[in-house]
Amino acid sequence: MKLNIYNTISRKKEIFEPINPKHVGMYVCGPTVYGNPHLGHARPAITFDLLFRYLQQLGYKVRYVRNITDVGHLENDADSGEDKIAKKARLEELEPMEIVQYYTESYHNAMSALNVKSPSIEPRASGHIIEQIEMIEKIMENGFAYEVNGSVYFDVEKYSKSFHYGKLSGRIIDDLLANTLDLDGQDEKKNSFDFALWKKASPEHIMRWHSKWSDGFPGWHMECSAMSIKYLGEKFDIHGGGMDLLFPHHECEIAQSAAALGFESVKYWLHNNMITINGQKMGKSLGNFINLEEFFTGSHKLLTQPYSAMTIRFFLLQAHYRSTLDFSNEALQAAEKGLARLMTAYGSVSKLKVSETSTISINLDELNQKCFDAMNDDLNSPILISHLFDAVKTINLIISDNEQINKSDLDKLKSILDTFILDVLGLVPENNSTNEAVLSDVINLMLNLRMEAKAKKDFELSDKIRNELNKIGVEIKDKKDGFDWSLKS
RNA sequence: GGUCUCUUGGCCGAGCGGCUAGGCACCGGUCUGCAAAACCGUCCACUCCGGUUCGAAUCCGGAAGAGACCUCCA
Repeated sequence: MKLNIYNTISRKKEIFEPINPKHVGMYVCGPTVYGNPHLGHARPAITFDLLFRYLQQLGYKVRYVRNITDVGHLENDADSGEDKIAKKARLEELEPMEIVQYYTESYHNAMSALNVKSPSIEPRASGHIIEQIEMIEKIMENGFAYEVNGSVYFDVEKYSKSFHYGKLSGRIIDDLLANTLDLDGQDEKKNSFDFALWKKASPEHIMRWHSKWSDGFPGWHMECSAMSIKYLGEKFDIHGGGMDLLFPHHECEIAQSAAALGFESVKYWLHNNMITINGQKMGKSLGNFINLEEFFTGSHKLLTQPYSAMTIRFFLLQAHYRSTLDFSNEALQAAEKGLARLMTAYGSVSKLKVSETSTISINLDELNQKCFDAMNDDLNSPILISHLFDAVKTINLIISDNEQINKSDLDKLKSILDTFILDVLGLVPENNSTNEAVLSDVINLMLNLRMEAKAKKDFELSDKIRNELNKIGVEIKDKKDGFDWSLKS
């Protein structure tokens, strides 16, 4: 079975065949860096991290481009629209680039905690203004854009005479016309569904660049078109992002690229579904999002406890990327326990007793194949995980002497788990602050027992505790009213 | 209003016409000085109403409920 992925544009699973054998180009819409990364950001990051890892596992050389949006993204499409980042800057009286720097770092930190691999290239919109302007010029030359008062708009009606506008999202132009009546501030545009390619900046607008039309900034969809083409070529394999970007963002990207190049750039469109909270989308605008940092520390009021980054990752991977996933403490706790069982078993593989013969009831070649089949079926990570739990069962049976395994099977087993748990799912054994806290508690417990022994004048026991701890590497300092300790370095 | 999607057991979540998904929780058992872990086993499903079929959670039609997009959002 070959890799099949669900292509949003055809609305069905298709066999994945890269344009250039062995090489894959993949572009994913990254964050707009004007706020702390939340659980919603983790979903596409982990979904496409999974795809990135799996493509590499299959032997492809992948160039993965994920942008940082640090300009554009108007508050609305009207003249009063202002740059989202500029707005936040004014509120906090910071330079826009200060905001960008801060939240980019915050995003990177969260991603690295989640063990999301860095993309091959992480271009910024602000660093590609020239490319965007050039592309707008091309679109104008081809007659699919018009200028009004220093702003440039995409002419959707004209475009739709030569191309199919709405093919990705299933939207029909006439319907759009009928349903965008109540938006105001559309006076510059020929049609309400036209969208900005270049926007003239108002005098107070901080982020602005020169162009032949005006001092202004690029429209919100331009960056992805310009940067994907720059780094992946005019035709590339995969474009991903959240489902909420399907319209208008991705639809407009298709139109821009086709208007500039004469053909479409993207072969496979992939979209991850949303995370819901009490059945509703978790989103910035709804104010019901939980920051990743809040998950790690448990500081949000909806959280009954902290959840580690790996728990979050596992939680997301236990659901298929195209399904909505509902957040709840119960579900997170279940994920935490399940992950612990998986990783405990994985950690004990290297300590398994090797026997002459294998009596294991599981067929390892079959298991390996099933794991690949699961991933090949549109990245079905929940199924993959269910197969890995079959391996967990086998490991535990060997530990409890109910089954035996020989050297070659053990190697096979280990290799399967390394491949799928570490490389593909990207789960890493956690040895974090929790462990340190436990260690500290354990040592204090030992020393308190020693205090009790001393009080009972059981010096034999108290000395034994001290000497043994010493041997392990714990230095003990007795004090008048208790004790102190440190780890020998 | 338009376009689209979803509705599975106590909870999460697979499933794409016939075969135990899986995880978590619960209950019973084995093991254990006790407990935990582990293992074995039990229980609990497919929103409703029609239809197609030898056979439907799975296909078709209808109803109800929920959600997404149509405006910045992953």
